[in-house]
Amino acid sequence: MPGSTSSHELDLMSEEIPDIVIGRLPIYLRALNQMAQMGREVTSSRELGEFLGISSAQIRKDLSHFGGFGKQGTGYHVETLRNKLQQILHVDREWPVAIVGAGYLGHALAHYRGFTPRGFRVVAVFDIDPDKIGQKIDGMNVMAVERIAVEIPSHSIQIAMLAVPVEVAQSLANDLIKAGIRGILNYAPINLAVPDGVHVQYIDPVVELQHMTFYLGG
Amino acid sequence: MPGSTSSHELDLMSEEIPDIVIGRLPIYLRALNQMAQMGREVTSSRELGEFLGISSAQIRKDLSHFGGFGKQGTGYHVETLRNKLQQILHVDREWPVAIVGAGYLGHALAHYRGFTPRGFRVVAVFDIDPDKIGQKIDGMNVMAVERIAVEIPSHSIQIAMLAVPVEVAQSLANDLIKAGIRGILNYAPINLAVPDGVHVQYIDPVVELQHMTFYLGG
DNA sequence: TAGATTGTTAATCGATTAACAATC
DNA sequence: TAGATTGTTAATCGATTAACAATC
Repeated sequence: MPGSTSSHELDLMSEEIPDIVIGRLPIYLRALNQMAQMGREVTSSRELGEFLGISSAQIRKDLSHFGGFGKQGTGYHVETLRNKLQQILHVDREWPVAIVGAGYLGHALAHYRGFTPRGFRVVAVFDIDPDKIGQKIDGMNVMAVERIAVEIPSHSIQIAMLAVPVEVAQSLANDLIKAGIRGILNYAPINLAVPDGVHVQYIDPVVELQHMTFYLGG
Repeated sequence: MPGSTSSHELDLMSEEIPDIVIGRLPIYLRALNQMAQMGREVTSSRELGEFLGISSAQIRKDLSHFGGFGKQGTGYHVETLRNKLQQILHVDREWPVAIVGAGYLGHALAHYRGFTPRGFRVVAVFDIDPDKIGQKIDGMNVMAVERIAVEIPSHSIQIAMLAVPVEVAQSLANDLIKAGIRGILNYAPINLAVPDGVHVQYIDPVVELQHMTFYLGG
């Protein structure tokens, strides 16, 4: 069918990059942050690989999806590669994020100083508990979850961290999505059902612990 | 070389199971917990797969590494499979764990009610700050990190959660390992160097957020 | 019985690694 | 220049999927 090739050409253009590669980029970026911290100006795929326990070939291959950032014989300029990765991951800016749940975990997230240096800023905290609403956390007022619908769009928040009991997680995720949230970092030990176009990442310490106990064994 | 086959036979016996498979088992277990909660008595690889966004073939293949737990035409008995997975992951018991770092995150972990139902119990909390030592968190006394060397072995603790600033993470990891810790759940945004036989899992919310922002885009 | 679903084998797909020409 | 390291291609390895006989 002549003419139908255009969509194929488009496919070639937009070069599907494997999600597993994307998942490693923040790890590379974190390692480069460490190296910059340590005062290293230049590194190589070999050095980075030893540092992370990854093969140097894999690092070069991963980066090659986005262009050539190194120099033969020398390696990579730490600061340059760091900037490139920040651009690729879209953290060359500051993303406003919301926290839902003002329990111990919500407090920990609200006070965490590690977000701003890496592209994120907590700008809103919501809770369901009337006793908590109006409380101040790290300078922010805890708001009622009913205000999600108005606050999320008005602050152009696209990302939320969900730190609530498992029983209410799905329902609040629904509210967030309705309000325009496109990315959810879910701390509740439950699989969320979300529509296409909404990205969910899961953090469940017990999953990680159980992964380890398999090897720690009997 | 006759006689050297025995080691090969041993290889066949101990059937190396891919780590990526092990990593999915806790997810299956979590889903089964949900189903049990919902009162479902029986499920199938198809149902479980739709629930998790995984192919049914993959679930059957993963489980087949450990035996046959289902029944043709019927599927899996939720409670039976749940028990089997708990045995495989060695969470058919309660693992004592230590928390290092009594900041906001340490507090959140100490108060988290999700550990005990899934195989873990926090039994010790350590901190470096003299002001925090002696404080009570969820009924436990915060101890000085100097006591790691004596408390870890005396309570037979094999797993620690590291919730300290990035600057001291490696040094405290070393102390933990010296004291006998074999598994570390590291919340500091740094790659830990550890000897063979010590298992590390990483939780870094920023890594997950940056994974999402790649797709949320420009 | 007819329908459903397992456990497993073989086919496919994709990711990792090895190797090396290019070149700093 | 000699040595080192990139970016990329081809080879290898491993993981996922498709398919189906067995059987509940």
